[in-house]
Amino acid sequence: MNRILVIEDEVDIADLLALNLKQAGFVPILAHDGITGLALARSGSPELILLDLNLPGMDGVCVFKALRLDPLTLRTPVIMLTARAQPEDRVAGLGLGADDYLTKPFSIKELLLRIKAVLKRREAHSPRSPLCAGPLRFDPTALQCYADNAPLDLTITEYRLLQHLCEHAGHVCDRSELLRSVWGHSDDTHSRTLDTHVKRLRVKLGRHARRLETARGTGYLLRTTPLLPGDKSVTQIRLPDAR
Amino acid sequence: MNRILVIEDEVDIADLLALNLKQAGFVPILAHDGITGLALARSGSPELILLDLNLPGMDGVCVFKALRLDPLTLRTPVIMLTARAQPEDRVAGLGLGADDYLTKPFSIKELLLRIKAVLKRREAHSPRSPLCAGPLRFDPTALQCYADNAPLDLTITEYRLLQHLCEHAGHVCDRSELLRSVWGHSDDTHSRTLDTHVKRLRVKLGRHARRLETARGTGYLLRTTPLLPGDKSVTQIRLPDAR
DNA sequence: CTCAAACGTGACAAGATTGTCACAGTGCGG
DNA sequence: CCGCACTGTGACAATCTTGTCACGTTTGAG
Repeated sequence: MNRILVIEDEVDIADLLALNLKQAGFVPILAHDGITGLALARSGSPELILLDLNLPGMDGVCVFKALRLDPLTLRTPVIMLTARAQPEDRVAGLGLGADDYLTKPFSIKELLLRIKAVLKRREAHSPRSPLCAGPLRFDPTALQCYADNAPLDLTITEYRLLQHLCEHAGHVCDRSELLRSVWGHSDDTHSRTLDTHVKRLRVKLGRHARRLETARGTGYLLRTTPLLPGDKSVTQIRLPDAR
Repeated sequence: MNRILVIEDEVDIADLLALNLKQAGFVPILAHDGITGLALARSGSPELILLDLNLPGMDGVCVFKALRLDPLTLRTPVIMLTARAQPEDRVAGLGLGADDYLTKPFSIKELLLRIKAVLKRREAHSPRSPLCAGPLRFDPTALQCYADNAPLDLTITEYRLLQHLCEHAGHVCDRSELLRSVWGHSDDTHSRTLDTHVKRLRVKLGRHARRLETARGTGYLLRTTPLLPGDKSVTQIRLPDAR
């Protein structure tokens, strides 16, 4: 269902691309000049943009810069296409912040491969693809945390505490670190404030409460690994197995 | 000041890379096997990792998967290096989510170019590089908004409202859209709730209050362009004086 | 100019949030 | 087993947050 915007003035090439994109399961949107391309980038919300640099009228580089100025298209990945094979073009393209760069003639196979790689990267790193740790998922735009895709009703302090723990999932966060990160101060280490909020988090985490483990004498730790009933191998960190 | 972790078992190549990285202004960290590499990736917080795929003991692909499993290294960009030039390797590497891929022998110049491109991309798209709109900047990790780098003391509702406006900076957001995005419902269009929160936002925005413009009959709009005293170009309304 | 619709504003009360405290429970070294 | 240091818990009050309302102001069409 991924929409891909193709900004390419040569109709033959554009049609060829559209055909292949369609076959690969994408939904192509075609624009034959820069202005149309910009408009469609905004209104069509494509997941990715293929941008020819040799455009009539508005130059491809200008189109690219315009895309990066508009908050709506700022984060849409762009793959540049060009007939010019000079290394300095390549430098210019990548230097501007394009996500990839292909010189014509290119194989459709390679293009599709690179499209998939860019989309995969984007999915893994995009701010819209939220922080994940085990069954927990954060949506920073909605300021919402999900456990097993069910929204958790967290207060803002709980959200920040859990977010910090998730960002360091599998690693012990000591009390002063949490106090500094969530409350903005590192004194007051003997207050029971942190403990109380951990308790509240555990209540809201329900069946995942056991993942929020106590590192006695140090701080707290969020486990992302499966919970094994008899597992006592806590506090110290094992390198994650690559399965 | 960027640290770059080089995981490469051939000492000669590693040293050569280290030298060139140092000359280019990076701080190289060397690891000659996968396990050491994983440990240094975690403890050294490198900005980028160069990963040889032909490692003794733990295979490069395993190292990569382990890097992607650990929340601390999950978002660190990885450039893969390999002697194998087979396209299927390229597919495998990019398919796994590597940020780039080079086959030996490669030119140091090209490597440095690609490193810079990846870092630039990362900086532009990283969740840690916050949403920006004019003088406003969001830090989703700290849930903090800054105006001219001075932190704004926003409540969570104000934060979400301003975030939505920033994400669509320069475009009018109509009332129902804002109500849906921030409050989760689209009825109640005639309530004064939204207006009240806009008012509170304007107070806290201080001298930038005029950027939060009213689109009469529609909704609100955040301007990112410089405010020109005599500018009458938009759906503009008179705004409270910035004192 | 007149008027109705739309927006701005100050005040307020209900409700949510949060830090603190006292005390109970737990793990650990000796 | 004992005692100590550390953590868990429930209750509570101070504070913050937020939606609503009444009323004043502005806008733009006729």
